Amino acid sequence: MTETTTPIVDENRLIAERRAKLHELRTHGNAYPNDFHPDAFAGQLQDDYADKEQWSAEAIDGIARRVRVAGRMLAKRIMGKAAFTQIQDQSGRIQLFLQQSTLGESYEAFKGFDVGDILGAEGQVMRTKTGELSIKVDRLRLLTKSLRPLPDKWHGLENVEQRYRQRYVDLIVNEDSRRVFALRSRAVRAIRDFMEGRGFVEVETPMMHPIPGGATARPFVTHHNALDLQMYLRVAPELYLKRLVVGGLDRVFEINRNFRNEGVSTRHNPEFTMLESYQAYATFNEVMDMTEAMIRCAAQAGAGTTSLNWEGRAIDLGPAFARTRMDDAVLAVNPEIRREQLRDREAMVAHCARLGIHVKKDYGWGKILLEIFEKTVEQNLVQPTFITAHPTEVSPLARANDQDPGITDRFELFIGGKELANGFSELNDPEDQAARFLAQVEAKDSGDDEAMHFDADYIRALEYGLPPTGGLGVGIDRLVMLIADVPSIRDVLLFPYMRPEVER
RNA sequence: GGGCCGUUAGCUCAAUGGUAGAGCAACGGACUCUUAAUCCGCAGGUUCUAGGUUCGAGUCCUAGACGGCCCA
Repeated sequence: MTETTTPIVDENRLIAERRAKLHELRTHGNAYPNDFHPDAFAGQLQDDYADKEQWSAEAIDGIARRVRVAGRMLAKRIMGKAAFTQIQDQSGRIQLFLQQSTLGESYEAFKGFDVGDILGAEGQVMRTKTGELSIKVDRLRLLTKSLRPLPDKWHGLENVEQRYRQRYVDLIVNEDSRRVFALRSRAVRAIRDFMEGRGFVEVETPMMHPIPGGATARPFVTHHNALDLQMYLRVAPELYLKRLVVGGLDRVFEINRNFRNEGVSTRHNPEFTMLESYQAYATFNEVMDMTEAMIRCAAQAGAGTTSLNWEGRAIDLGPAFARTRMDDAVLAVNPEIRREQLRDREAMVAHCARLGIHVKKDYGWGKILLEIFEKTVEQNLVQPTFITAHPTEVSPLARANDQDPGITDRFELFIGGKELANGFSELNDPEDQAARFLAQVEAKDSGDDEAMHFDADYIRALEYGLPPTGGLGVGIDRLVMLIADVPSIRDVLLFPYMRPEVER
């Protein structure tokens, strides 16, 4: 299959001028050299000489340190026979001081460089009269010509559509965007270290599933040509990870993408990143303890603190997280509902009518309780709160509570009104699991396209024996949103889903 | 899927239905310690698209595209 894409034809005068310079460069040898090798980074240099007392201009001159740096030119200030420019590499920015007297021909060439060009410079570290750390350059080269002008140096790129579509431009000019993705990287790294420190092994399980499972969600459908097979992008890795626990990987985790064929919003992207972990011989209570510690650890690594500010509200991850049963949480904010009505479907349907909740005829009391919870409680859970004791009806993979089989040994963690994590004591009774799969298949047959399929191999695995296991899922994107204090999931995804760009 | 809002120069934004402008960037010039450099000069437009109303539309109407926010 051949796919042709046409170049984006918005050639304007600014681009034409730069293209002409490129063509001129081509006449003087290779316009795209790759033989310049920097030996220093801007951020490291700034750190090395951050102490202005110790590293006065004279002190820096005294050590006569020579460096080679490379980066994108972001500012250009020419004052006749001398000039300042600022370059940015991955670590930060540093100013270059250029003089015609030392650079000669290269200085004339520099006058033709454009903001956005990528330069390589060699020279001696210095401090200017105004105290700015700089490099007094004696060799300067253009490494890559930039044909397209960068956005306004002061306002940057504010057009959100362009920031998401052209993340490369966003990253060049918007400091805050770089901050968020650096924070994300640190937080994810910390979670990996946290898990490995507790004896968990990281694995990668299939992204393409012959039978979608592990969550109630609509899958994306794809097709394997050679095998002529319908396949599904995974909605969750859960069933594969539990097969691994059957196989003896007692502590296992995966951080990877899931795909759900649902709407797009500030909280939902069709593909998103989940951490899932499974720990044999643990119950949901121990998993809750671990989750709490992990969230703190990620915040500390990402934001440097567990006292967060989100959407203007203070959120403190320091104190022990609240733990509340779902029924208690619902009763607390719905005084009209009496405790003895909670499992009385007829009474609860009446409450739903008052609350404006549409009840479908196959909803049992459990599903109705969940609906009321989502409508009346969820958005109020700003401080970290574990909600426990979810009805069995809405928890097809969780172990039923020993004393009360109507509910499960399960929890969900809410912070800032959003669900961040979900965990439970896993259902490891193969006969119970088979029965629940059958119930899901019935729901699917009666039109619920989020319901699960029957996964016979998974049942077979359980028949070999899944040890009692505690499982966990954490929405990494939402966690990063919280830690980075950004309002939209698109701000924590390098390339969020966007409709195809239209040609004009 | 529904509601509201937005789309104007490379970027950030103006413009009672009556000649589409500014700042930055660019271009030409001056300037050897600037840092949103400064000063002088000059240029830059499919006003998202397609229709419609009007003597006249960036502006009003209809449909559509893309985006944002809220809701489902």
